Amino acid sequence: MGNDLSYKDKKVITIGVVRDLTGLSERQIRYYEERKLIFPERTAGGSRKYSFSDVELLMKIANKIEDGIQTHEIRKEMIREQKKQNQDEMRRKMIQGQLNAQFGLRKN
Amino acid sequence: MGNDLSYKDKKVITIGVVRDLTGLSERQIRYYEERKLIFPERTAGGSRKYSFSDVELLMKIANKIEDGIQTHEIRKEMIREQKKQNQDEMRRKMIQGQLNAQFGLRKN
DNA sequence: AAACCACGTTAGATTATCTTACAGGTTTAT
DNA sequence: ATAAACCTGTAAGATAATCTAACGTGGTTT
Repeated sequence: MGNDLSYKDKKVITIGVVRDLTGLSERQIRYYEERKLIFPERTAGGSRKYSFSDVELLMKIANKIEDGIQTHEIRKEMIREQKKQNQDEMRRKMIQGQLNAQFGLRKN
Repeated sequence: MGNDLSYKDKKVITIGVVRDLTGLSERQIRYYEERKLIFPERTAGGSRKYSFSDVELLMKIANKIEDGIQTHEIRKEMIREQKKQNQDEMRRKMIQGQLNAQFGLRKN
């Protein structure tokens, strides 16, 4: 069951590159973090590191902002989506568990 | 025919992160560039930017170095491999071309 | 012995990023 | 309609990250 945390999710991109990839200003990128829309990691020295997923997310955020949606609202939407995804995940695991109980499947 | 230049090949990683990902020293990473084994891009200001593919390649290089193979040799190997890959690619395209000529397939 | 290899290390300069703060035009709430 | 909150620009000063160039060195190779 390989959730490898693939390249797409590895936090390796500095803010300057994210700026270039997204067209956003560094100010904006940091602000969206302040509003809890995005969660970069940090280097030992304190520099932010983003993933490609983060970059994609930032572009979605930028679109919504352009549509006049506030960070506040965007955050709510994101939480809603996450909740739904977690539920789906749960259901999936539940069913898998039932199957394993019934038929005793091995884990590799 | 989507050669998207996917995430894996996008040059977005700074040398410090590459150092952390590979365990190599920055000196080594720059040296392998000097020996033409690796080809980072640059930011406007002159900082090197690597891709995940580059990171993988660097780890392969590191292994060969450990086995006592010289950069000189490694470079030759790499050129050999590339040549072969280009040939394969060519053949593939040739055959595709033949098929298109015979059966007139559309391109989308 | 001379030259080359694969680095380590240092120095100094430059680029990149960080936080904090103030400012200001817009939108939202009271 | 005033106040408050929103979103962003900009500036200052500090720190982190990267750059090039150079010297040194133990271990091969020629």
